[in-house]
Amino acid sequence: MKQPLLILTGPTAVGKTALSILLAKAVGGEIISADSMQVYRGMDIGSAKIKKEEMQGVPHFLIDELEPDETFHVVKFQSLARKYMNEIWQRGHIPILTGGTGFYIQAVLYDIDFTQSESDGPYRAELERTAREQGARTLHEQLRLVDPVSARDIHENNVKRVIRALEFYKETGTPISKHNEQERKKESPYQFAYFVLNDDRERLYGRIDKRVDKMIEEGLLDEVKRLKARGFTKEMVSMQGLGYKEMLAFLDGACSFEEAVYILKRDTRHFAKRQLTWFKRERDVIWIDKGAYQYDEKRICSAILEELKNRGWKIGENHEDTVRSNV
RNA sequence: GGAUGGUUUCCCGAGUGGCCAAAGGGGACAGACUGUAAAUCUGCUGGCAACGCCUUCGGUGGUUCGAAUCCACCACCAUCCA
Repeated sequence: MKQPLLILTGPTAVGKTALSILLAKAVGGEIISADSMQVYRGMDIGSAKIKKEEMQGVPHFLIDELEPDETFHVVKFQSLARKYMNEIWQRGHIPILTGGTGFYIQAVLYDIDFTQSESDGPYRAELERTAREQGARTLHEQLRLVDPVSARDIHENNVKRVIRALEFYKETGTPISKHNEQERKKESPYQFAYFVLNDDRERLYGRIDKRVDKMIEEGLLDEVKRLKARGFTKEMVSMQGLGYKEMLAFLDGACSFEEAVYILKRDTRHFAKRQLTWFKRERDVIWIDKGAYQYDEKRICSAILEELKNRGWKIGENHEDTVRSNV
């Protein structure tokens, strides 16, 4: 029997966090954060991390697990998430994957296989140099020779993905396009329900602007100053997060504070749009329009529970029962 | 009251007689994504019955085969002189 897995996601600033707590309490869930920035310790304000008291006793995982100079990526996320899910099931609870990183969610939900290749530092460096010195097209030509399908699908300017495709081929001897094609066909090994919380674009953008203002008030700049003082630089994955790279640019004198804030708001809006694009093409997604529930968290939560019941999930008063019947 | 500079497509901004529905940037919108994903990258942006036609470059009128580009007047903005 498939293990249950709840997913609650949506674009940044829609209000996932508050809802996730309600939902966790309603179904006896524990939360695994699917967020590429909230894993980092010391990055609280900019990543809009949930506060201890907001958790209301609901266990959270993959929050504050790494130092900002550690690299984090899907593969790490996937293996850690898997580990935590197993533990949660063993406790007789339901894991709730919450967060805005669609790629991470996909990796766990469809159990995408990443194990075939190791990242090859020297080879990457060589490819990066080729791109830099001879141009993106030259690199893309190299890909065309070994993996014409990927060459067709990946734009030559997208150097990162061209490099990954070349690296994959070198490591495994098979084109990444072939691997991807197989992975795409996978069915999820879980009994899952994938909810995407959404709102009118205009409202969402308004919330983003407001949230950035609030982050500034709460001391985002100081937070970034502290991180900078500890030696964390813009080259690190963590410091490429929204809020961090902009404040760092200001601190390095690359732009004025006003410009930094403007760019942060704009790029956060762009990010939200990209998230939405991602969720739109994910299969088996259940969209929840906040407006349809008068922006009332409790109503949204009830609607989610209702939907779960319709799908045959047994959500009872007794959480232990709930899980047992699902398992 | 006078002098000069300006008014361009959602915004900024280039364009000084035909190759201009108008460079470039921004925003908006749409999309891709399978080991950096809060990353990286792409497309699109006057209208339409669309290899063509129509409307557009402050307004009106004029010069010209032809005007965003030249002329006249008007309106507004900016700076300077009264």
